[in-house]
Amino acid sequence: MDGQTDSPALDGEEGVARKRLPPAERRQQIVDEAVRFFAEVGLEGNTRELARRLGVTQSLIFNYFATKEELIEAVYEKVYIGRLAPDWPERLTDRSLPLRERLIAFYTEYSSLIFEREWMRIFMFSGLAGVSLNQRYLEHLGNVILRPLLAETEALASSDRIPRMEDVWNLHGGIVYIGIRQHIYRMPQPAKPQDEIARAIDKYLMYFGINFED
Amino acid sequence: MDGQTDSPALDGEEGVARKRLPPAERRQQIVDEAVRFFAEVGLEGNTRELARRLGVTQSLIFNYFATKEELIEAVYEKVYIGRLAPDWPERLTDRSLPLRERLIAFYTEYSSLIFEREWMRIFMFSGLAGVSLNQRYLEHLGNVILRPLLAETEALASSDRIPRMEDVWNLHGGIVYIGIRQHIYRMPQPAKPQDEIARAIDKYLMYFGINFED
DNA sequence: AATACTGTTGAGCAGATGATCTTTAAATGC
DNA sequence: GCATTTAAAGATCATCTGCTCAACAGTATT
Repeated sequence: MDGQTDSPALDGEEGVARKRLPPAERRQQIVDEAVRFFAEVGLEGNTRELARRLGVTQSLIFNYFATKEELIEAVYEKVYIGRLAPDWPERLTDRSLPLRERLIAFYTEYSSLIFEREWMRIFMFSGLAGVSLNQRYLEHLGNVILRPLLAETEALASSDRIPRMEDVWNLHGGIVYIGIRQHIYRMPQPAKPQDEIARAIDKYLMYFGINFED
Repeated sequence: MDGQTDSPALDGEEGVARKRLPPAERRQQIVDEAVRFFAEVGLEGNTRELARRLGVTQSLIFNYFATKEELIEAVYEKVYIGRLAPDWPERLTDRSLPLRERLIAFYTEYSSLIFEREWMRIFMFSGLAGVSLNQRYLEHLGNVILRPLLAETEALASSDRIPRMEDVWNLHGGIVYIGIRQHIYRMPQPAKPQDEIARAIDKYLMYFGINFED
């Protein structure tokens, strides 16, 4: 290879600053691009291509992250953090509102956070890789959101069917699958995802004989 | 590196035949192991490790497949083929049986085919990689299974809710998500997946006011 | 304007990886 | 028993990839 150097791709794609950013800013810039990049190509994406997209040299990345693994950790942190708002458990159990309303509010908000290509794909990549953060997230979700939700369902159920955790997971899975189809399998998005969420919720409530006004 | 050679790992793991298999047999052996291997580590798994698991040299793989890409194609073929039995469309539309029975029969059979670690993971890996086979599979599933299923639902629906394709995808997604949780996220498997499938189906039918005996 | 500081580059190493090619040896036919 | 065929091994190449380090150059301070 003739003098192939990792020069910073004097691009033209980004007319922005070229050199000498404050470390904190540069670091964040790298993480931001890494999220996009790894979400697109997977966590094995190479650092040279990432550097090219940033318009910097590959070695610069290693000034901010000792290893690629450390960069990936930073990506996880950025992507996983704040995905589960801490006030949902109490809002989901606020019985002054009908359960349907609470559910719709939660899943409207939650889906706007997770039906996002970068999150969906990095979550799936890390899941396949067996990253423990992924499992911990799901356990947390189960304990903090779905379990209380089961309790709410039990409190209102009027049919003779006893709600189980698996029923809540089924509700959840059916909704999440909308995002999976769209962002992992790249199928067309439903016209009004909100409507589909509402229908999934109604289906769930109806199964346990819960009146929509409760 | 000192004489590091890709010797066939005189293992002891498999007491089986060591050398000179008929080409067809060897080829199949390689594909079989490649399915397991790639399902575990992803499609970027390297050929040396694969060869090590097979107890052969790495170069042997390239006697049977010109490129790694060609091997992956063979893996796809093996995994995707026969995953959708051709007689399901007619069995799903056989109105001499109650719809619930048909749905349960279908999803019992279908889930036994797809709730399998290798299939689930390779399907997800190829989906993330944007392999067209994946999208074609889902389109096919939509056209050949889910669309007829929508027609059956419409024919029996007694509530004022009009069934849509999205409702069928929601049913489907909720069921498939059981396998995703288990094989992609490695969460514990539900005690009786069959029961969960039946409940998901009942929830679906009930939403459209379909009597379970119809 | 000279100096010190430090963000960034450029060159390159070591090991990994897909792929090639020559050599070895097991099976088959005579 | 010998020759032929060909599956498999062994060696090696070219390239890729994470990572290191010395040299360079923008910026701020005096």
